[in-house]
Amino acid sequence: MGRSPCCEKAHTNKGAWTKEEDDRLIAYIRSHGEGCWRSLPKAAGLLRCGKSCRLRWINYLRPDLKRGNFTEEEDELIIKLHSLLGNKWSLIAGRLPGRTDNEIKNYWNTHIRRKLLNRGIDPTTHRPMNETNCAQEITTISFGSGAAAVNMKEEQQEEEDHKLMMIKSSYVFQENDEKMVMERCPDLNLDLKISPPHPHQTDALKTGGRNRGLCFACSLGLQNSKDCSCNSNNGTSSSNNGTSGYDFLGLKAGGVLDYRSLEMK
DNA sequence: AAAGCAGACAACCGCAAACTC
DNA sequence: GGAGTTTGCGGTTGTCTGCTT
Repeated sequence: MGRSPCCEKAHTNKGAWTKEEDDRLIAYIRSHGEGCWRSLPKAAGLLRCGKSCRLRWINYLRPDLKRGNFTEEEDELIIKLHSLLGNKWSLIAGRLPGRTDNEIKNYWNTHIRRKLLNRGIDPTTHRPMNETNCAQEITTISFGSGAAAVNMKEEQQEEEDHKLMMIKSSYVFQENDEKMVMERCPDLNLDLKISPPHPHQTDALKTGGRNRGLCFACSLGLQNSKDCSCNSNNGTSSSNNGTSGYDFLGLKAGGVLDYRSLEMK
């Protein structure tokens, strides 16, 4: 059985939002709060699908949004966070109060990409363009013909280990690795501190959303990793009392890792 | 003045995670 | 445990605006 459509497409508006639609959405959320996007359009008298309402609210109507141009500091922070997190726009947005993932994604594609290219830096790898080319050549050469003979299980294990190794080398939790990343991002403070769940986590808990106080490994897509200590109850318990522990890449701590604790020095 | 083009950004779409029953 | 539902994310597209020719 296929997935049910998110909305009744025949009876929904598409395209740009009108002032009246905006007003209706704002008024509804002011009196009822966020949540249950599926039923919101009908309840608010909007001919839009829930997804569209959510996007409009999050990206444009939310009162805490910071409109206007990005500052030079924000530019540099986005570049640094992108070099660490890749295209995890929602995580990057979480570090820039008042900015949305969509806004940052657009800004990246229209401004920062070009800026990095002008500097001779590959916006994907954050390495000098010529260095990137070398790396690609090496990669091409390194795959030999003997791979077929390798046991599949070993291959999978190696792949997992390699993935983990790459994450470790990028995300800095051991002394040597830290030195390396600090060379890449000298003014980014990667000290991890424990703090109560940030508003996104709290909202997610209320609405049963995806980002329940996950450990860092889970947020990086390593749910099956042996370094992941996050289980289905973790988010709930940690958000309720802030005392559950996590253990990622040798770093043990109580509470939930808060991406907002990555701060500029 | 108008056509063509490029940049900027709002909005849409498909997918997958997380949840409910 | 599995099917169906809801929500959020990231990639992509559509449209508006300003500039150039």
